[in-house]
Amino acid sequence: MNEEQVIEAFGALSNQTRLQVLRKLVEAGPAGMLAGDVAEAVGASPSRMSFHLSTLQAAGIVTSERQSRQMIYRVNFQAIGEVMQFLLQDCCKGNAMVQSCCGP
Amino acid sequence: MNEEQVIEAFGALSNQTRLQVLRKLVEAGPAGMLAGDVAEAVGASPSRMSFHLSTLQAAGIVTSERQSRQMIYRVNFQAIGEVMQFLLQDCCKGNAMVQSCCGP
DNA sequence: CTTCCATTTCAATGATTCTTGAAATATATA
DNA sequence: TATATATTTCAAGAATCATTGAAATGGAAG
Repeated sequence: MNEEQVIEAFGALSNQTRLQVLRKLVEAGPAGMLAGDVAEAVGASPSRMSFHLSTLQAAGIVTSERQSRQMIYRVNFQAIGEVMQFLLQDCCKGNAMVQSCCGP
Repeated sequence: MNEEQVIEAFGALSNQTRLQVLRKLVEAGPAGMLAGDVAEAVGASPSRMSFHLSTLQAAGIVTSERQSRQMIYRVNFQAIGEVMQFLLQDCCKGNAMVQSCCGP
């Protein structure tokens, strides 16, 4: 993951609606969620949800798969891990205070 | 650290100039850097640098201290750790794939 | 007290992002 | 083929963010 991708990911994460979406998809687990269900869960219109899901997908934070006429969205935990790794290692040079976010 | 603060922090991190600044301040360590030196190191005008440093400071990612007529800026590693912790724990429910960013 | 230096603030402008609702697309079913 | 459903795309407008250069501020030194 390069700087440009990480910047896009941070941009994707810096929005309340998209953070809500992320949490819903994390709850949903590997099964993922239909776009319409995410929209309903978050209280957003279809087109607004499509916009935010596209933003998350462009940033690599979620993936999508068509299932007949609906779309399944899933979290991409690996991408999120890579963003965190970039911030910790590349930006912060492995700083211990930052690293302590992952444990005691 | 609450969601609003985390969103502001992600917004602050989603910019190339500010990521460059962050890296310079990480290199500088606890001594920090003068605003003018950061500006020169990154190739930005004083007012542009002031804008970006203010953005980083508002997000808690850096701190500032006046030293006579100059300003010293320093990274706030703790805040960065807290942002990562929020993403890992609150958003991703401690997912192992995400957590693996911090180690093998 | 005046001048200089470092930084911030301000106003104007351009660029990007977000929201909204209508139209288009893709797929399923009658 | 016609119709219904789920989602995306599009265009317009509002809101936010970034850049620029000029002016203002805070502090040091002559």
